[in-house]
Amino acid sequence: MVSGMTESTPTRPAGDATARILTAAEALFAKHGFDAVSMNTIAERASVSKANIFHHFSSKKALYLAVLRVACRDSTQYLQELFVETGTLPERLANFARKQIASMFEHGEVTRLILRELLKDGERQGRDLAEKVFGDNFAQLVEILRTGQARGELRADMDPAMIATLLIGAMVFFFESQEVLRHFPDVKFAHDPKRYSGLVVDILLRGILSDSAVKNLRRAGKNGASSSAQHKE
Amino acid sequence: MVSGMTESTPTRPAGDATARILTAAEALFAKHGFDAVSMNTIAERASVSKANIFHHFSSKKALYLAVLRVACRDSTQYLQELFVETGTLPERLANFARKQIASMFEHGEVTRLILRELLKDGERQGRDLAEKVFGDNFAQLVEILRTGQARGELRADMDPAMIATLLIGAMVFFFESQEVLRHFPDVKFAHDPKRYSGLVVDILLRGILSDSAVKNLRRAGKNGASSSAQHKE
DNA sequence: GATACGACTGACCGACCGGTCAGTCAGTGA
DNA sequence: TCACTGACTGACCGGTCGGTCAGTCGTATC
Repeated sequence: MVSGMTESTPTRPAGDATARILTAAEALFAKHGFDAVSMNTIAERASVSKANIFHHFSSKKALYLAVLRVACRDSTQYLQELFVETGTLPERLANFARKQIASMFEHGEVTRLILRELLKDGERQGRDLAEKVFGDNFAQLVEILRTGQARGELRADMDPAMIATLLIGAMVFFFESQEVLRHFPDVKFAHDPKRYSGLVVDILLRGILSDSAVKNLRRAGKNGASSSAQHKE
Repeated sequence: MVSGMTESTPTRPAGDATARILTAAEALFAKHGFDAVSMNTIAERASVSKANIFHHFSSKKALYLAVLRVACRDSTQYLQELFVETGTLPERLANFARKQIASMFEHGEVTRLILRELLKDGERQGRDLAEKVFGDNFAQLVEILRTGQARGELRADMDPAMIATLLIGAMVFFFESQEVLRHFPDVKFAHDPKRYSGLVVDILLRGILSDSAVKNLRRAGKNGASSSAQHKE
């Protein structure tokens, strides 16, 4: 069966069975997770016999790792595409956030796959791959913030890694829980990732307090460090 | 099935088999997910025959739902415990964040179980339970913010739901990715949820920009609305 | 003592799991 | 022409899955 025969290659289907297997497996693993997907299901979706999968991949886990490796490679590429920016810190942050969240949604399956791997315990090999991608992303954002700090745009007492965590976390959380947020009547931005990313950056930049409240806050905590959290344990 | 009778039963180990099953299942489901846990494993861990589990719960899915129901009940209770607060908006936010993240780590299994259910697609019944808990939490925080806004502490143009999403997202993300963050050399707060929550609230309140950068920002975007994201697409 | 009942178990079921294997078949090079 | 190769398949493997069932045991009721 198969014999897709797209073009150019004479007799061999060229529509590489391996590629079809990887595509099918990526979609299924991303949606349901490793354990909930059977080799039979993958074979069916890829229009390939189950035995053929084992001809190309030595085991189910090996297939999963291959899928993950492709996803991480793609993801790294997307990441590189969204860099090369200049401008003020606010501009760069807004750009980063907007492009980042757009990329996450655009490549939803890849994102879900990597996040799934990142946020579970155990399994050295897979975690390391996902961690690499995530780490690159994180480092890029930290670099933007460090530059802004050197230029005096970012408050000197701010930890760039802290802000990066907050910003990336806000976007990852939005991606993960968009469906849930949609059900909350108070939430009006659930359908619009771009608007969400803009609002997040806006809050980060300006803070949420009114001018008068800021004055009170400064009067209360004269020491320049953290102003919150001075409560008895 | 399931006789209530938690105590006073004389000879029967009182250590209710049902309770043991639920405890074992909760731990396993939280750690590995529904599909990766077999009834045999649960039975072994609970020191009970597999058939006995089916005597108390009609199916694996029913057991899972029961576990989830208990987790949600507990979680709602924890939530109630951490309310009853007065004070300024900064104080209330810092308190909420600190207690919330502490509660998440303290009841890690329950948290993981609910998040796992919340962030996956499909499965009406389970999602609804988790969504209820999450929604209550969300609503509580929105209420705090609304009160602050009415008092003039919170900037008038800020959307409380937006801030609530950002704050809860920051905490959920930290909980989920603590292990990963620990591996990043730039991150110094990964081991200290309390400090992290304090820093997050601090950023929310004050913003991240230096005073001079704030002035530039205000000059650039005279309209009171969002100051970021005015770039060509 | 007879009876009834709920908690509990070991043996068992069909279905399906990941994985193997012998063999088919088209293309290739000598 | 023919040996060889690699992609590919259907049939099959042992094992585990969720789930069932006949039956044992301890206790409560009459």
